[in-house]
Amino acid sequence: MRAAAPRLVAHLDMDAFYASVELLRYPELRGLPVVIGGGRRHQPVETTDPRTGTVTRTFARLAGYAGRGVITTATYEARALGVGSAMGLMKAAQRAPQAILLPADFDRYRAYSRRFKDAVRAIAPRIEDRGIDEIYVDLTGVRLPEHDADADDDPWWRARDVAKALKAAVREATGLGCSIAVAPNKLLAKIASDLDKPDGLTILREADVPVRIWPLPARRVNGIGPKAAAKLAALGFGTVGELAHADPALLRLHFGVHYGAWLLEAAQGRDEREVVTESEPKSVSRETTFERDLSARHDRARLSEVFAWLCERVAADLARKGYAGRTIGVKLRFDDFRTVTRDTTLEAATQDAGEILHAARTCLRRIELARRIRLLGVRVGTLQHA
DNA sequence: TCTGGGGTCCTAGGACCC
DNA sequence: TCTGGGGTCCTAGGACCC
Repeated sequence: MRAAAPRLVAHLDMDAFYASVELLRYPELRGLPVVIGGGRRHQPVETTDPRTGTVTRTFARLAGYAGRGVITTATYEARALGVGSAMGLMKAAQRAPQAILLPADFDRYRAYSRRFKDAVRAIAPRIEDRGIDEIYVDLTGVRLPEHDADADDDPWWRARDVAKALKAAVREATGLGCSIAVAPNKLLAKIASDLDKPDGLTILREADVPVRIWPLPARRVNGIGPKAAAKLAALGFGTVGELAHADPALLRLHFGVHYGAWLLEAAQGRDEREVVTESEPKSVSRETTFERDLSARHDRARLSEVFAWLCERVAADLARKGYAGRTIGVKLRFDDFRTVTRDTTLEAATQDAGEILHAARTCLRRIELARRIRLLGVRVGTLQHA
């Protein structure tokens, strides 16, 4: 009798996804520091020599960028200059003025996203979407054609072969590289896929946790964000290993029963969550940050215009996806970065822009507009199929 | 020169109902 | 006169993730 097959979960993360997609169409940028972010304005400019027909592209540089954009993705060459995801472009321009700046082209990234996911699905059909550039893959029981169905070989070795095949299939389908880790669960696979980037392949067994996971900063655990990490640090828990040996009562005291218990489990590398192959959206929203903060009094016309436009876009998104929702909400961020939300629940679900606008207006009226407004957003939740 | 846009999940209090 | 629990829905805010 053979032993029960261990659960094998892979996490696949595309390397510098948006930037890598851009390098496919602008190969002349390979090897250069490139960042993706900001608005539509800094589109590359193409000029064609009328005599030779040669096309030359001129790219925007980070230097001189003025605005509120942030970096969504940076190439590894740009990261080496000290800039990276979520950094304001103004700050990035100080650090890496020579870096090339490209606007994001989400339609294009979504197309590549579909391609790499389809390529993975063809080999291992049980995948969980984790956004545009990463997925979990359940590799339990997955075999390649060359794997003998009867052979009692090591499932971990089979998983390594499958992971290699996935990487090859993704490259074949997209021309892009990715990093994959295989582990006993999602939590460990997620941490491990980051250990060997880019183009990585990591196999992490339970026995490897003390050596490979415990030395890492606690922040590397998916679910420990900046707030929790700072609190943990203040309690003397800097690494995952230190957290793994913490007193459960102390964690409960500072983080609550649920999160406290989870922190300990996570640090010990335990995670029973299944790979979820199907899910329904819970909400659809649109929001925008203004180039300059707007005054409720002086910029009333502009605000109304944007407000109606956001409602129309949300309605269009709902229609395209085939949903209607009952809960209509608004979100405001003021110049001091304070964020407030208001929502209201309708009798019946809607996907109509006019109805959404009407409900959103009633929400907006419940907010005191004493400060200038930085961001305005509209959301529809409690979705059902239209 | 601060800090995007699209999401999910959790908590907590109050209303309301049984 | 005083006093139950449990369950669900709604709303607001916040942490976190990609």
